[in-house]
Amino acid sequence: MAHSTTTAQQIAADLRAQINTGEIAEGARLPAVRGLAEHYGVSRNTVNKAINILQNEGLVTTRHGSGAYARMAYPIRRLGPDRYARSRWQITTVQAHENEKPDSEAVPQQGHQTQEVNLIPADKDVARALGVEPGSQVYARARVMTRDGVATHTMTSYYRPGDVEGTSIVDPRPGIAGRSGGFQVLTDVGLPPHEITEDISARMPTADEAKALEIPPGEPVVEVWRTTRTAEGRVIEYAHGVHLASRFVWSFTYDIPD
Amino acid sequence: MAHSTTTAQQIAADLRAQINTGEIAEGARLPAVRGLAEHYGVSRNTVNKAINILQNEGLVTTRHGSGAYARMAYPIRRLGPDRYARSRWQITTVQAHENEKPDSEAVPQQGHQTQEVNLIPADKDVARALGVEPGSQVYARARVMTRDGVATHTMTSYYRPGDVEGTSIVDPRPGIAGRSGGFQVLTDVGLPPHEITEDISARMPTADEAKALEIPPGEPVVEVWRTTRTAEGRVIEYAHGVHLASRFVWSFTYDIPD
DNA sequence: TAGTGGTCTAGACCACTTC
DNA sequence: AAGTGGTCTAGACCACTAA
Repeated sequence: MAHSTTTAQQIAADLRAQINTGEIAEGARLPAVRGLAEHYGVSRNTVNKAINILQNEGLVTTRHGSGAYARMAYPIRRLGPDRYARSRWQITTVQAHENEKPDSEAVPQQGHQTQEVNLIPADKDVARALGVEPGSQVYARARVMTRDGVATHTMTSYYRPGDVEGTSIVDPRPGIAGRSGGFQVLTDVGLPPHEITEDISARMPTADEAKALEIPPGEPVVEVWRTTRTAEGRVIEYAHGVHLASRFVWSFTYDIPD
Repeated sequence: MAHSTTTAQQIAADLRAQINTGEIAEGARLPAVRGLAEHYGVSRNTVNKAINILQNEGLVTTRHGSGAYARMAYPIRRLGPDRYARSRWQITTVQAHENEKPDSEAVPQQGHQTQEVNLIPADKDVARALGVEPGSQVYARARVMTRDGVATHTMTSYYRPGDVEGTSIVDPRPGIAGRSGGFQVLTDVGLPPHEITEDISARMPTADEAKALEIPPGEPVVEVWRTTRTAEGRVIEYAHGVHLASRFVWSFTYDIPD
């Protein structure tokens, strides 16, 4: 039979319960490792392991030299199709439309921390999506989005060189070509975006991603692959995003097909 | 400055690289802990920690008494709106439509492992979605879906009692009211589903979920909240799903709104 | 400076798998 | 029976934080 739970798991379960019931409040510090070790009559190692378990469950974060803390819930941004709405990126005489969309009930988007544009050889996925030869040159516009000073997601857009050459998309200055700013530029060159396909999945971050985005242990990422097409079905942008899972929810509404 | 990576992290990085380059093939066994400890000149504890890191990254699973193995990639099921298509659940004279949808390029769906129907008090979320008083009784139809004998996701549907009383939805026998079978039943009682909203997010599983679905360490879950409405906008079903992240990708295609 | 988490060791014992 | 991972200990030392 399955052997009973270990001591570390019991301690983890104990602390987990205290967090879930609010006995240990969100953001509050857990008892010190040495104290817990004495309290449970175990070695420090065992308590460390218990806290490690909770860390990998995303319930706890630790601050070296300071303590272990029940993880705070972050404000969640709801991502729906409306975030791509024309009224959000199309340049009109009126510059209005601030916060009347259910899309962004929360804080408005911050500026991009980084924006980097490179001409790179297309890998297999990108080539297939854009309809070019694998290995041929494509533009890659990589951004890291931040909120309140912490990175929340990356987004890398790929374009066929002929589509965007000479436009501000290729201009690495973090200005006009903002989140959906690329759509305005594509419209300007006669390739107005019309349809979007988003493929969404989740996984644990790679070691590189965890480092680059400073992802805490126990935090998954959501991977988004976005294909943007004109009304004629021509793919004009292929984009790849990596989002901190705890900060977003995606919402889609559609009619049941026949 | 940030202190350099620890020995355990270095060993983890080493093994990670071997897995990513294919030097350790998918499904292959890693060297034994005792061997690695000797090879790196460290204690077994340190190697254990390294493997624990990889486990929490989802790269490795361990089998007690057997070894640690590079995790296999599972076949991924692509979930698009087509899985709710009328042709899939509407009872017609012809019983055809097998595998001609791009939706299910993979293996056809297995039967439900469990199907349980209960009358329970609605919690706040369910009550709000169904438009009933919190605490009032609603039907909850809970299912656990399996594939090749392993659980891949749970799905719990909530209904207003008046909508489904006396129908086969309330009949706990795992038969007609299959995945989308509930839609047929709702249609029969004059509440044909027309529009769906899906809210999607990811997180680490709770301890309970990990136990119930036998989720390996390092595997996130994707949480889906589905609201189904009639053409008139009446909510006829509210459903909550918990999916193993590594087995699914969600796909949505829509026109850019104005 | 005192208190905290992080890491590592050497050894022990246990539980499971494989043959 | 031999080999494997899982857990735990007691103690040491290090690195960071906070007062």
